[in-house]
Amino acid sequence: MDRRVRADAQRNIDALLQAALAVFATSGVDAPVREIAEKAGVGIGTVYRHFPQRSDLIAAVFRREIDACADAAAILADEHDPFEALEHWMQRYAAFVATKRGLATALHSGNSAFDPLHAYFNQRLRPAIQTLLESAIAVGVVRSDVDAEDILGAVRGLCRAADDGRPGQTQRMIALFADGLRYGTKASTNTPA
Amino acid sequence: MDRRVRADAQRNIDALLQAALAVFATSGVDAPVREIAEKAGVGIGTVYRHFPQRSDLIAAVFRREIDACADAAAILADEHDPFEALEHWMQRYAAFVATKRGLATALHSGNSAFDPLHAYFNQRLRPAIQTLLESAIAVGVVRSDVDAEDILGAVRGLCRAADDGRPGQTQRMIALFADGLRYGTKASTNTPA
DNA sequence: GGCTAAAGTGGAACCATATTCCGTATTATA
DNA sequence: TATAATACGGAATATGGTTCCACTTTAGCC
Repeated sequence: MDRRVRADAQRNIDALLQAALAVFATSGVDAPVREIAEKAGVGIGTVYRHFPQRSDLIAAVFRREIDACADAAAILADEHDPFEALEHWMQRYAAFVATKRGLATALHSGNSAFDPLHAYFNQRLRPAIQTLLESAIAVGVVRSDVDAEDILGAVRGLCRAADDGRPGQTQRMIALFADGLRYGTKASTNTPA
Repeated sequence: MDRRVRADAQRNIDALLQAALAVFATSGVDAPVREIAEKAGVGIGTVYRHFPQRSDLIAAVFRREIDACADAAAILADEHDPFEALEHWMQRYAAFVATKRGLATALHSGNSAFDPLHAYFNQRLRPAIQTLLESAIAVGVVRSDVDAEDILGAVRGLCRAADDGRPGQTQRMIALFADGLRYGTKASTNTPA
């Protein structure tokens, strides 16, 4: 018998994470554990076997979302040229921030169970954007006086600012900001987006 | 029969607010309602008669503290000269901020039951400091390029910054800041505090 | 394939809290 | 003092987290 989780257990873990993501989006992070268990089609006992505390489940969902966002960087880098990859990732990150509003509140709620997530957040996301940014700078399509931190902060800020009426406003603002990143480069004669 | 609350009811309300203040300070804002009821010497039913929801009790305590802090301004204005009144109130406000750390967290926890408190906070505290500030400026003991917002923000900031080891550090920093307020005025030849 | 131990499962039971309900007690007026 | 409006206490109910354990499934082994 090996150390890896049994196939059925892994199946349930996946179902739980998926269900939790959906339920959190619908009912917020305060949704009852029972509701998530039901949606995943498992018993409550199963939830607690894999996530001893409610906060562990929340953290796992968040961590998975962080991973997905970070992993998107490499994929975008493959599929697009450096500037497009960078901008697309910024939009991707904005989507992440927007969706995770509720989770972020939980993060800052003082529950120390979430402390490790803060570190994880930086550990995964900073390198992701940094690689994209460095590529774009190296090729000369983005100015060299910005760093990863600038971008993460700016996008978060743009997400927070205004989102009431006009749909897609955040997207447009991020696109504008991205254009600002290439202002003054040798490629700046391109048509602005 | 008049519309005013009965004497015994008022007595219980007062006892509850006082007990809640003490319990929140000791056990945090998440303390059980029962604990507060017990400390106040009343039944749980009584708590809920006056504060239909747990958050109503928290809000009432906070509001009362805001009032006390705001009301202190007029009293200080009576008892001291303009500059001293201003500085003393800043210290008073700092004490308020320090004590209410836990409540402030609750405030920002996303529970919309606390939204009105934000407005109340500004509505009461801004005028309080503004009056003191204007008096001090009018008499020429404080420079005229600062406003109420500056002071509220600065004190909050100073409270947050460092509080670990040295006791009274915040007080000293606020005193320093207050001295900065009178730097360059005609009264600036006074001995610095 | 059948056997067995380890791993996993469901959900009832338990605990802690918020909140409701209502019979009883108190208060304020006439 | 009588009595109607108010208020009181606390048992009962509702809700949600967490534990427990008898039962089931899986994976290695023959």
